[in-house]
Amino acid sequence: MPELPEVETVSRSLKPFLLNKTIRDVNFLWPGVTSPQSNKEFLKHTIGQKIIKLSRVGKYMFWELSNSYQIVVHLRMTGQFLVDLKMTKHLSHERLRLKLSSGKEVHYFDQRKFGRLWVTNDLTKLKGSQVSELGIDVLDPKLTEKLFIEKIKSKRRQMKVLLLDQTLIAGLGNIYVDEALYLAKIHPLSISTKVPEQNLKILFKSMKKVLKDSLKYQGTTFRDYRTARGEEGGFFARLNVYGRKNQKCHRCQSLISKIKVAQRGTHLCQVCQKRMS
DNA sequence: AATTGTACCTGTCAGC
DNA sequence: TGCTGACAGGTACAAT
Repeated sequence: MPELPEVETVSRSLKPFLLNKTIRDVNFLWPGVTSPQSNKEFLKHTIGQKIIKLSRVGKYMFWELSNSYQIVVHLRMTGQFLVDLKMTKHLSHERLRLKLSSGKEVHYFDQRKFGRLWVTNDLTKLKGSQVSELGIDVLDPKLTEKLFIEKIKSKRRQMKVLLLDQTLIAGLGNIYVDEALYLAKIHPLSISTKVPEQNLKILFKSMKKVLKDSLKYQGTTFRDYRTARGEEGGFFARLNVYGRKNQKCHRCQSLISKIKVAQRGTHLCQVCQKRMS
């Protein structure tokens, strides 16, 4: 589910409920939610602590606590937060509940149980996550065009595989990689070192554009994803390739294909997107 | 060191 | 209708 625009939307929608609130209690409805960390360790560093800052890098959320620890959250495929349970649909998959000093509760749901919440005061020692290896966030202003091109050229790999590698740049997932490559007219199987700089410059702009546009619509919902207020993201109808197999390309009217790249379903226009290998 | 395969889970949907 | 297998937005870790 959640890639950069969705995680950013969740983080923003949680902010008014979490910022400057103290964690009074944590309930584990599925103990594995902190794995491989124990529930006990999670409690030890979170109970009684105030949440003083919320941030995000790539698909990770970070909630800084007043004791210099931070809660690290990854939603993986189906994780979601809800602060208002009018949406009763997901009640059977609740995995964790935070009780706050405001009197409100924040509920964490996760159908597939891949998502995690951890607590740490040293990201490099966090077990169960390679968060300390995380690359620069796609929307970080420090990711300049020049740096992006350097990073792409540093490894000889298929373009889609490279863009999905969170240790290189962080935030793109299966949907937005396909969308960005479509906008830049680059075939996902193109080899990174063979793509001319001119095309990489266009890709750099395309990548940022699709993420920012999606963010305006609070991300893409095609199934589970919701904001913390239970709203759907509105970007689905604006996708060019993802989920549009056998529908017409918006540029050339030929039919969108679906292929496999690195075991992932991959959508593209075989006519518009040029393979460079 | 870098790349690939598999595991983690539950639910849905296409095809028979 | 019911069964089976493939697939789903992600990543960690073992195997090669």
